[in-house]
Parts: sequence; structure tokens; C-alpha cells
Amino acid sequence: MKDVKFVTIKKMESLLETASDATRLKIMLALLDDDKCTCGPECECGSCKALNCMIEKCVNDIAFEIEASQSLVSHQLKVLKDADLVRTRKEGTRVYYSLKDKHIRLLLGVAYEHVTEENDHD
Amino acid sequence: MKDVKFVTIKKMESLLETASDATRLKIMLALLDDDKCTCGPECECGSCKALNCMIEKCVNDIAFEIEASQSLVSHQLKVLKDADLVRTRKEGTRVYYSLKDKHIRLLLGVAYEHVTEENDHD
DNA sequence: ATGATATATGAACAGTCATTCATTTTTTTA
DNA sequence: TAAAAAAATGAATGACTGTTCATATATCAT
Repeated sequence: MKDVKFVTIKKMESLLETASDATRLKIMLALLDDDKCTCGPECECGSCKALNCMIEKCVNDIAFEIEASQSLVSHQLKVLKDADLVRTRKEGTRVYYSLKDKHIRLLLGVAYEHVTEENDHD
Repeated sequence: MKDVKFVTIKKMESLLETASDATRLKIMLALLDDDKCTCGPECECGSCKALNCMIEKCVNDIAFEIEASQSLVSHQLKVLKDADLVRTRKEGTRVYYSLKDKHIRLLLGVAYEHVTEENDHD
């Protein structure tokens, strides 16, 4: 992976920077998988680990779940949205957020495994 | 991935925070793979993408390669070392650095793919 | 021991960012 | 139209961090 373009480095920096905050991690983990999955019958969810599992939650529910203020969650969701880590779907007064794509789920998975496994050499 | 422990969140935050800097990314990408691989005959390297490929480089070589000052590279290598993203091996006056394990390589790989692929939905 | 090379360290500055509080916008319902 | 609910926004602040410059430590060769 030599000669990576500068813009690529900057994009990677932005992606990782956005992901590297406890509040935003909590938000994303809340969107990662759950028993509220609505993927459909072929989805193995119900706490699935499927990379294509699509969970969506509205702002207030996220705030309640991670025990943070509405303002903070909204601010950080905007950061996640601007950096393209989450999607939105509007329905009435609510805005449902979900993780953008499989790369984001993979990123979270890899980071999670790294910190939960011990002494994993090479 | 519900009910993730607080310490786990904090560790993930630390990992991603450490990875989310352009200088440190350049350093890690310089250590990711290269034509200087010394893995041995069974390694497909020579610019391999093998996750177990072990590249090591000393501080000054990294500094030269990424066009940064020795001081900056040393400072950031310390950050990477403290966060356990790299290993060190001392040989005379030189200190050789290499990526810690496959998770780090995976993390870089996932981040790289995310920013280089376009419109990859779900 | 002296000089040279490789790396590490410390202080200082500038810039960035997460959080809180108060307020506003938008949509629904009564 | 007025009230209620959900989400977004803006300002302020306190804390943190990346970089530079100068210097220190460590190792090897002569």
C-alpha cells in the first residue's frame, strides 16, 4: 500500500477521526445490531451479526439508550452524517439514523475484536 | 453488539483516536506492505497484501519516506507504541518499528477500502 | 575518550473539538 | 391557529493535541 494519495490519507483520517469518540461510538454501536432489526425473514438478526443488517433508530431513542442528552446526540449525529458514516430517513417529526454501509460495520467489528481479544500476536 | 462495556468503548476510542491522524496513518501505511518485506519464501509479498506480512523500518527511513522530520516521526511513533499499534525491535543505534498485529492491518485495510470505493451501498 | 549517528524528550504555541445550555425550526395533532 | 413533540442550531468554554525547535540520551567506530 505504497504511494497512497494525499486525499486518500485525508479521507482515512476523517473517517477514523469521526469514529474515534466515545459518544459517537456508543451511537454507532447502538445502530450496529439489536433485537429491533427489521431486515426481514431472511435476516438472521434478533441480535444478528450480519454485516448487511440494517438497524435504524431515532434521535431520542438513541439518546435514551446511551444515556446522553438530546442535544449532544443530535450534534454528534450531525458529525457522523457529515462524515458519511450514517444515513437518515425522515418520518414525520422523527429522523431515523442507520449506519451507512458494510465498511462502517466492519470497522466497528475490527476495532471491537482488537480491544477484546488478548495478546493476539500477528 | 449491545451492552458494550465502558472500558471496551474507551479502548476502541483510544485505538481509533490513535489511528486517526494523517502523520500516523502515513507511518502505518509505510509499515503496511512494501517491496522490502522479509517474511520469507512462503510469503507472497514483494508488495504483498498478506495480513501476516511483517515489515519493519527504522525511524529515519520512515521519516525520509513520508517526508516528515525525525522529531515528529519519533513523537508519533511513541504515540503509536503507547497505544499498542506498533512493535519495536532494537538493533544497535536503530529502532525498527512494525505494525502490532493483523487487526491493525485489517483496520487500515477497511478504512482504505471505504474511502477509495465509491457509492458502495450496504 | 571523542565524534558521529540514531533516536527520544521537553517545552511552548496554535488550533481543534466535545459538551452544555438556551433557543429555534419543523411537523403533527387537537 | 395553538400547543406539543422531535430534532437541529449557535454560542461559549474548557480541555486536549499536533507540530516545531532545541536539547538530551544512547550506541557505535576510530
